[in-house]
Amino acid sequence: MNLTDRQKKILRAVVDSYVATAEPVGSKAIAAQPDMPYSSATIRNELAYLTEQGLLEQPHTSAGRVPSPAGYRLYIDELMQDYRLSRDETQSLSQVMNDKLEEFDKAIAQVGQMISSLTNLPAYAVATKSQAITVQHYELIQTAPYSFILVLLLSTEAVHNKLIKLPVNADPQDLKSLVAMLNTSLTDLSAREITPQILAKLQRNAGTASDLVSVIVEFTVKTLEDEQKNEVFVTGQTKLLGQPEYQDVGKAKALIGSLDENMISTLPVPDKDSSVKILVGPENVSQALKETSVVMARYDLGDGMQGMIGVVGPTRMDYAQVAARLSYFAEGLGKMFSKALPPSSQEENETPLQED
Amino acid sequence: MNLTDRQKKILRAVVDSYVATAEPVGSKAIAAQPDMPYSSATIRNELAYLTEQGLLEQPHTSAGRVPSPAGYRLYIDELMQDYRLSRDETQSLSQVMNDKLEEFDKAIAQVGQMISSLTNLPAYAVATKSQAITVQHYELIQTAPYSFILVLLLSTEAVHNKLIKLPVNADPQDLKSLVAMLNTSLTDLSAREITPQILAKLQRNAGTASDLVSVIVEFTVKTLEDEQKNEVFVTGQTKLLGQPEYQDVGKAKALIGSLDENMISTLPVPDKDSSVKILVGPENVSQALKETSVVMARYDLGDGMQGMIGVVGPTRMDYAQVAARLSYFAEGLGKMFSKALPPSSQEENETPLQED
DNA sequence: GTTAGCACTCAGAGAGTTCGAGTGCTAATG
DNA sequence: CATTAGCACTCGAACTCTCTGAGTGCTAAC
Repeated sequence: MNLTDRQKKILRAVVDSYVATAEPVGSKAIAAQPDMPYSSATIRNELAYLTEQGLLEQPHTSAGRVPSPAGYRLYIDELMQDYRLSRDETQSLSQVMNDKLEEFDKAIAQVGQMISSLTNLPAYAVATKSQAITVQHYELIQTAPYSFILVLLLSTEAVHNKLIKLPVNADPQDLKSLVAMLNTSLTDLSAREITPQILAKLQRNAGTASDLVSVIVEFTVKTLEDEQKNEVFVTGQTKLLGQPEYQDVGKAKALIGSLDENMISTLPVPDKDSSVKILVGPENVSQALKETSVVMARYDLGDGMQGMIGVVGPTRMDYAQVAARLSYFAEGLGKMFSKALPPSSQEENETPLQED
Repeated sequence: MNLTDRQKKILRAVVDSYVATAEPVGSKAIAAQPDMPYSSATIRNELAYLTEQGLLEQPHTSAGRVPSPAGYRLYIDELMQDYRLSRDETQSLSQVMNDKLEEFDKAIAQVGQMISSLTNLPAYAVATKSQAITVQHYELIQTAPYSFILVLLLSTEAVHNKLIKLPVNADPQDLKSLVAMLNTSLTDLSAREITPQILAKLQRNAGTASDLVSVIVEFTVKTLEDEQKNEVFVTGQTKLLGQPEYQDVGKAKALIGSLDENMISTLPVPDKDSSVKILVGPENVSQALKETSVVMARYDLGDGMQGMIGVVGPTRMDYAQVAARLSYFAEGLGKMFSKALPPSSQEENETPLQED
């Protein structure tokens, strides 16, 4: 399908106007735009052609035109103008990032919220841990009789702990050797590698501290399993209510209801090279999203950690703006967390958008 | 205002029917109910009287009756039948409670979600810490050169930690004495009691570990401040979309939008003695809730920890059911967390509802 | 190739109509 | 005297009908 420049220009005008107003666009309205030196009649002819090509649709005979999914697709692939992030946007991103540096999961959740409030659309964020997570270091502290604190340093550099209250009167020497045992036998093992045999062996050698062993091992396994899970955050579902296409409560409810973690985890992962992936309406596999577009970006943190952030909204969406923001956030995340930079001061926070 | 038994019975019938159907209730519909030995004409007379008394309202002349806020109030105070929790409900509560025993904040949030999904209404949960929170015990672990784990045991029995990576080459002896100092000088102090003077003194005496001091103190203050904050969780806002009174997107959006943490924290705290407090429509102070009812319950954990859980919904609400569930959850929370029972196996989980 | 002009289409808004659930009142009833 | 049957009346909801105007496609002129 080869379009003339004029046709492209008109298609772009239709998409831009429809995205802005949510009203079908008529030939007169296009002709009235600045930098549009054609009469409404000419434009009508071109509109007819674009409709014939399946790029535009007519809700009914005497209405204006609306972009079809194919139209959006062409717009996204060829016509979309780059959107430049404003200073405010770049600033508030850097701020969120710095505030919560230490806790990765919270940062991810916050970025989701941020994107949602910037775009006024529901957003999601996924953190994937492809690498096996293990314990790197154990520590056991006795704070009072019968009161212990167990501390785990994980391979992700997260630290977990548990307060253990048990009527155990362990010999300090036994505690010391227990910790040593833990650090030799239980480190660098993933949750599934911790077998009953290992547990039994530990217990046998723990002397007066043996009652602690099962609690410790159980907590270790639980922690590793929890951390290994891919976490999914979805926020801002109610933002949909602000969109004209969801003025019908039934529709809104149906989509919001299905926008949960299960739904999100069925979404495809964008390729490594392309920064942003857009799925328009029927391009979505999930039935619930057939009239909905998803814009998603991938971030890579190295070391087996990666994830996606994305936005869900009506097909009529400012793709350029949303894509720019997502891509900025994804890059920011990558930079911030790329495997344990010590919390250094950030230097660059320039807009990383390439120009056309 | 003194009502005859018959009038009370009819009022109750109106409320029950309206709560169930959301449709104005006519005299015929009431007469058709079982255990209602009056003709529609008689009922019409009584309805007229109840309307005159301000307990019922008519949307328009030829419609049935709808309870007024005063009607709901009387119903709640005098006519409401006790609602018995089902086995399923009590079971699923016990389950949530057990799953997340250790982490109080998460449990609170989960209980909120649970209530929301049981009642199909938005729910909120607040955790209040009236007592000053302090650190009870410090521990500092060196896991590698330049890598330390700081562990804090708080007065609430929560344990917090932080991974510190600093190019400090501290003498083991200095580390040891630093920890000792922390445990004597920084324990039992609330966030605001930690003064610059204390920080300075610590730093002076820390020897080769002095670079660590400021990081540790900063983290301590931040942690204490964070923990001291009253946490508010709101969930299930979109449940409103299922209610017929919020089929209008504008209304739904307005209420959902104002249902945030700020709004929740303006709600009154139920008295200590009464287990459940109900505010009907205009009884609410907040303008946004004037056409909305709030059912709330208080839980007490002893030791300066208490809080509220509550449900927000249309004035047409099954008050009996919602109140029963809330009260059950509140009691359960109290029992579970009442100041550090060691994670014992729960014994009783009977419905704690008194009969009339 | 472009544009002015014109007949045609059709969703949406508004006016008018019908329908029926529900009411209040009156008179009959046990 | 409380209760009930009967009846005229009310009025919102739903439905139909008409009108309006934005927008179209086509044709003929430029």
